[in-house]
Amino acid sequence: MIYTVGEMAKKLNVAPSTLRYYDKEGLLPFVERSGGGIRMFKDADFEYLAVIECLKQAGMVIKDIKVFIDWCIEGDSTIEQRLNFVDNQRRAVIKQIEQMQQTLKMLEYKHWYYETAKKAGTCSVHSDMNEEAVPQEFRDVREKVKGLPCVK
Amino acid sequence: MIYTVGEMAKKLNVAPSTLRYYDKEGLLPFVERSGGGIRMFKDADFEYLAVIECLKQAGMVIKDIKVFIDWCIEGDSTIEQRLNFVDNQRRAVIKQIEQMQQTLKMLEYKHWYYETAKKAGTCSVHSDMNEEAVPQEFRDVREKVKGLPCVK
DNA sequence: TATTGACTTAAAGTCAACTTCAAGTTGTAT
DNA sequence: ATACAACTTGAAGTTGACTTTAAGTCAATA
Repeated sequence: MIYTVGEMAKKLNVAPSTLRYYDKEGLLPFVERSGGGIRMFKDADFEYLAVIECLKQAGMVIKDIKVFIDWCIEGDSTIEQRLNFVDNQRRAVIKQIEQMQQTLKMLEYKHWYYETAKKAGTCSVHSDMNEEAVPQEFRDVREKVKGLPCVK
Repeated sequence: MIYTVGEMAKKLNVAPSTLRYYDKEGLLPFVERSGGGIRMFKDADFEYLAVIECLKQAGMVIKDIKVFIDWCIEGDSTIEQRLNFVDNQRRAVIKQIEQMQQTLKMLEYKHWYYETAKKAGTCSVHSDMNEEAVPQEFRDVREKVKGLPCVK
């Protein structure tokens, strides 16, 4: 099965211009062209672009992705670099997940905070709430944001 | 304890210009000034900025953070909006964590891929590797990237 | 074969989030 | 009192990741 840039873009739920941009930046050296110069995406390219999407969403910038692809093209002489690269990326993602989980904890606290405030009709229920009324899992977060100006 | 913009920036490990930018964008309405106009950050502002950092790293844009802060200032009449906002944000973060875990899985596969290739001195060990030699946890990822042009 | 919608490129435009610059002010240390 | 590092502002510049525009080409259909 062969797809034009528009068809592949629809499959990936991105704008066609995004794929053209990736191509221009050297991220798609494997995409072949028709005699008239039209890009012909294959099914494997869908998975390939999904991997790129994955790396991007992990916080990798396009230039770094290009570096990695260039190493892949260069062949076995760059295995060490690629191992290194993947390792750094892996560590960065682990760190990011940890941070995200911190953020989630805070948002869950805030969720409880505003649910409670909503029931009471005012945020001031929280200022004279005794420790026991605060669910166990929120006590440490609450302690941290206690002194904040307003955005608890 | 009181800090200047430079001192607080150092504590937060950001550039002073970043804090001035946040201030200009309305993210720091609680930071007071000296008679001469110099920002005076307090200890509570450190926690406050840490929360902002958290929201930012969760993918929230500065304008949205400002909207939230403005709601906080407005008071109890905006509790419902804030609950809604926090809830959406929470859902988005959960989704992001799930995606990150997918990415991590892929990077762990690649880590194994290049470790193995390094030992063998070539990536071609993978093309004629039988299923049993692939660790259980990598088999599904491997299947997905099997047909990829080069960047497996 | 003519039309038409989707493709092509290069170049310019946009947006968020900063950063840098220029010109001037503050406040501490000698 | 004077120097000097760090502060202030507004405005312009930068970077990354696209998006839009303009001018033209391709290829499937009537």
